[in-house]
Amino acid sequence: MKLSRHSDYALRAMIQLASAGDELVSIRRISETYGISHSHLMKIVQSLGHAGFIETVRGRHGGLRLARPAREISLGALLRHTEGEDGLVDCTGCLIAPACGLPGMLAEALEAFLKVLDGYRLDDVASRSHVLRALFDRPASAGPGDTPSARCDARQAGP
Amino acid sequence: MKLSRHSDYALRAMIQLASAGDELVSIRRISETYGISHSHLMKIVQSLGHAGFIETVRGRHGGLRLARPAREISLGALLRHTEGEDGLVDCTGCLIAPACGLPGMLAEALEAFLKVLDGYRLDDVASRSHVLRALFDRPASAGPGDTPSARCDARQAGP
DNA sequence: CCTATACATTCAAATGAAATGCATCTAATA
DNA sequence: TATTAGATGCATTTCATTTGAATGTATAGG
Repeated sequence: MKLSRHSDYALRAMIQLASAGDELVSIRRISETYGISHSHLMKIVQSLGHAGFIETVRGRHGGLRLARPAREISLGALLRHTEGEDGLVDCTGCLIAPACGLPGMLAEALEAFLKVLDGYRLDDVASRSHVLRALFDRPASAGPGDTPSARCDARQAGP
Repeated sequence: MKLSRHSDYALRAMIQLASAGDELVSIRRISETYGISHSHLMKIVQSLGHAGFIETVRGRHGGLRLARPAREISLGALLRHTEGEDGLVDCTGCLIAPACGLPGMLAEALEAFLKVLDGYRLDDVASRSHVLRALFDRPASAGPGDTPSARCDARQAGP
């Protein structure tokens, strides 16, 4: 069971925005911070905008900022949006669907999952906000044309 | 957020075995019940066997049966096995990993999810066991060479 | 104005994990 | 000993996700 990269990137973007306070941060900046696709992030950001989590500012010195204070944005609300609300299984066409109690149980479990995350806010994630701020402030790569030594693309969580 | 098909099929197989009591059911039978890949199901079944959820009997009238009564097998235990226990996100190489509290929160939420499912047993799934039994007893397709009218392969849960 | 920058939107292509199919082996029974 | 059924490994296919590229729209600065 894994969160989609969509959710992953949305979370990361929101964390960076939370860390930036009310300053605008560009999509490109965020994509370079994490070494992720600019295009993909753009779509995610757009979706976050439509959902009212962030404000987007076009034009020359445009960028993104949180629509509400980090303290008022729960991880549960965020994930409910990025993961969509369709069930964990698809029973379409399954022979035993009419007599199967599984979907209800899974829905209940999912709700418990989200309930825990409803209790955490965006600003709780930055356990050490100083460190976080410092990480964001240093540019992602040392300079233009330099080798991005610390790419951020793997996908596997150690124990 | 979706369960993998691996988990999905494992669950379905276990439900059919639970419904069969102590009778042996062949992998082919199960694959035909749900219209799913025989090969894939075989690997899933094998994994369930290694984990001690089912007993496999080779040879002519071989097949599968639950290793323990359905009442003693919880959905939580089953999913812990089929979904693996690595976290919901992979932070390898992520710039902010050292200052990010997210993994812990997600782990806590996942635990809450599984806790709910620990409270449900395999025999709870068959909310109407009579219906279920009837569904399993009728052959999946009307006859050899017949068109399997109700294939079970879609993947999308309606609202 | 006009240009550069940054978000908005759409479509096509690549990627990679999951699922499937096939071939071969081992075990058990009639 | 022939047939059935699970065990295992490898090659292939499928499909969703992700990425890339092209184009449009809005804003700031000269």
